[in-house]
Amino acid sequence: MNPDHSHFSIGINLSPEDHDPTVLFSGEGKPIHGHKIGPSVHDFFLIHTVLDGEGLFQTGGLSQVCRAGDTFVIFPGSLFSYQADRTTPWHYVWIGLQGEATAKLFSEIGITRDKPLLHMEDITEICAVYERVRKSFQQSAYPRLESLEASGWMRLLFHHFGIANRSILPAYPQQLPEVIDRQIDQAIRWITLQFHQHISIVQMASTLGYHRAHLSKAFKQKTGLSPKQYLMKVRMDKAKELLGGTLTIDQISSSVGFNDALYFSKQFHKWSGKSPSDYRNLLRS
DNA sequence: TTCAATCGGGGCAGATGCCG
DNA sequence: CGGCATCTGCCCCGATTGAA
Repeated sequence: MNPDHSHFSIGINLSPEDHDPTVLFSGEGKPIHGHKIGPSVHDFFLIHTVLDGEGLFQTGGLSQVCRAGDTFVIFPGSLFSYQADRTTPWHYVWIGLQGEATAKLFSEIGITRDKPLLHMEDITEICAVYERVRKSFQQSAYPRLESLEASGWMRLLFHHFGIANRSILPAYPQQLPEVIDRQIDQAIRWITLQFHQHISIVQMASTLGYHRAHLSKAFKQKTGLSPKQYLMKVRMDKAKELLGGTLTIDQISSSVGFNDALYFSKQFHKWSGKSPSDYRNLLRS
């Protein structure tokens, strides 16, 4: 129990990440009348969402009374203070975050150092999410799993913030990509991920709902290469990478989708002007 | 000398690219 | 979209090289 609060509950992450946005801790509390924190500075991100009552949040040149539905964010290194109202002190939930990528996550939902506030009318759902984050740290015997669970709920929280802020988020591009463009992107992605397996252009075209000739033409327009050439390029690039390691030519051939090491060798020679073993020797010399 | 790894040539069936 | 020319992928067989 925290003596400054009439109600207080917290969960703490024992296994935080350095880069990915990670929940450090999460809590819920109702401070006593006039309770004040700051002016001070944190080295992590801290989000508060007010459930009821009111209080004053100050950072930089900003001074804002926050009530139910308001969320304010404290950025690392920013001087801040916040104080519960003397007659109707706020009841709030909070989450501390760290990770190099966290600022980007905030900017994606329209929250920046200059604009660290947002408001949502209905906080029922978000309260439940806050609670799930908190409980993530109170159930498991495995700190890493707790952290993963909390991260998942934290991202859902950001989704809710983004929805609340959608009126100020950048609009979608005026011109949405043509359906075929998106299908080609999917095909490229598919090839990039599945290059080590047998990929049939007919099957891929059929899956995407196009005639193979149509897909090939569109593919070439977008990439400058036919699907088969593109697949070969991906395979050869990967093979070059693997030749820097210790796998045999046969193993590399199989790893990049060739059942026949000889055929792989022929293709590699065609693409690079060298046999796989010559290329490997060159890498090692 | 043996054996494994790699490479080269040739042939064939099926897949692919291109054009009308 | 269909047809045809070309290419790909795979299978032979045999040669070369280097390590054990």
